[in-house]
Amino acid sequence: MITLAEENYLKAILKLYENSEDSVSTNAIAEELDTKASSVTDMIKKLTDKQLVDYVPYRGVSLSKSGLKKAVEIVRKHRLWEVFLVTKLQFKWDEVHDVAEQLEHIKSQKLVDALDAYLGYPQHDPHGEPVPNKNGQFPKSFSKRLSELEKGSSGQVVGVSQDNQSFLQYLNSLNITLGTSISVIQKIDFDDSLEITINNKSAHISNDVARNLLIKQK
Amino acid sequence: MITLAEENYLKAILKLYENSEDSVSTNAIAEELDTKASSVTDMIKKLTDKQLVDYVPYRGVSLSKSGLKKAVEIVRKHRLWEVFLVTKLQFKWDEVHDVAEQLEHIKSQKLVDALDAYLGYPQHDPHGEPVPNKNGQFPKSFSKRLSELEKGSSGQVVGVSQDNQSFLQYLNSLNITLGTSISVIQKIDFDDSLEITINNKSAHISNDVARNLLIKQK
DNA sequence: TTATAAATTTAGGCAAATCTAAAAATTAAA
DNA sequence: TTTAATTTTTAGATTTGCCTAAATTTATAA
Repeated sequence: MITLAEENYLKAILKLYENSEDSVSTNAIAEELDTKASSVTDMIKKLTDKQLVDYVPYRGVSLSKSGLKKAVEIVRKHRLWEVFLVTKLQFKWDEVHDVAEQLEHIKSQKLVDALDAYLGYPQHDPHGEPVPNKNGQFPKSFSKRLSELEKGSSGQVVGVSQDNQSFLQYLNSLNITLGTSISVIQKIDFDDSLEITINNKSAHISNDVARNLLIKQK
Repeated sequence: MITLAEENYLKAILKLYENSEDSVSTNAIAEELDTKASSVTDMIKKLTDKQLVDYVPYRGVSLSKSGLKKAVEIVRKHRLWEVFLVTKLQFKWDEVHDVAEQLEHIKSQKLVDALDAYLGYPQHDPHGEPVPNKNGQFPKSFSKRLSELEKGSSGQVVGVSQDNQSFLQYLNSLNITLGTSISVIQKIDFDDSLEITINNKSAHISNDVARNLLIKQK
């Protein structure tokens, strides 16, 4: 049986994976989970014993085949529950994260399948993030990070790659939501921040924000 | 913060309460939770420190005001989730218990309220058990236990007071479900078992079963 | 290339929740 | 009412997941 803490570690490793390819460092996991590096080392050993991760001391950790499967299942559950909360229970997109964080650990294959069907097999969660299907496959995406767009190009927001409340509330304050049109006016070399227009109103955003906005170009 | 284990203890004490009035014994809790008496003593001390129960060593334990409130909230969540599973996700009444057992521990007042509204403020769960409202009040019930009915009297099944799978599956095999008509033909003094008719077909059931069937008389 | 800084692991401990075995208190029975 | 049986509690361990502090390894920079 896989424990709650173990599930959270697998999810964290998967998340860090997406940014930085190959293997993930102890410190990165510690920061992601807001814990200490020594605790991470402890847990990595347990996950290694269970063959959920591959681990070389001092060299970082990566998900094994079964660990990846587990992690994707958790992401699937998290995102399906987010869809449920927004489409059925009228939650706002910045209110779902903490609850979904709990619901994702409910263990019942029947429940996940029934929920998926009930929601109409959604491909994206309320933040535009892809929902992996029953076989763990993610729907294909044609979006780019806003930070990767060239000066002068434009597109629509189709997702964010972070769903914590403070980030989403900042987006709300900028009037950015799914579907919002954004154009890149200027890229500032110094700090990689961007001068953009949001529905034709100009604004300035950091690279940190731009990196977490997914854009589909026209 | 109240832990998962603590919540399960409060729920168990509430359940034992319903049968046997006043205070609940260490052994009864141990049996209900399938654990050892010494573990129960340990936990009771923790619950006492948190003022969730009143405890006199060797004399048993009872829920404090705040403990009762907590316990009723958990029952409320358990039963609302059961309604959700059956009415929205097409679960059968004997398939919901284990999943609801997990879902009842999700912490979000907003979620409970929204779920309650979404389900149309149900008064009973799929087993006919009462759903306490937001203020912790149970809807009034006019049912009796089948074991309390006199010889010759009859009525309809409006609920069961246990929702474990093996009990419900046994009822399925007897063709007993909510709404089924039952008449008491004979009461056997020796073991308090009952000779009954179920939709006019005769059957013999133990007192243990009869005690957990809630009947509304015509 | 060697010293220093940074990252990682080890060692030793702690709190929660459980257990077994033994002691103490209560209840039942002779 | 004294003994025996039962119930409950205490004592001492164990496992999980985390911590701090110290040691070790790897990376960086003079």
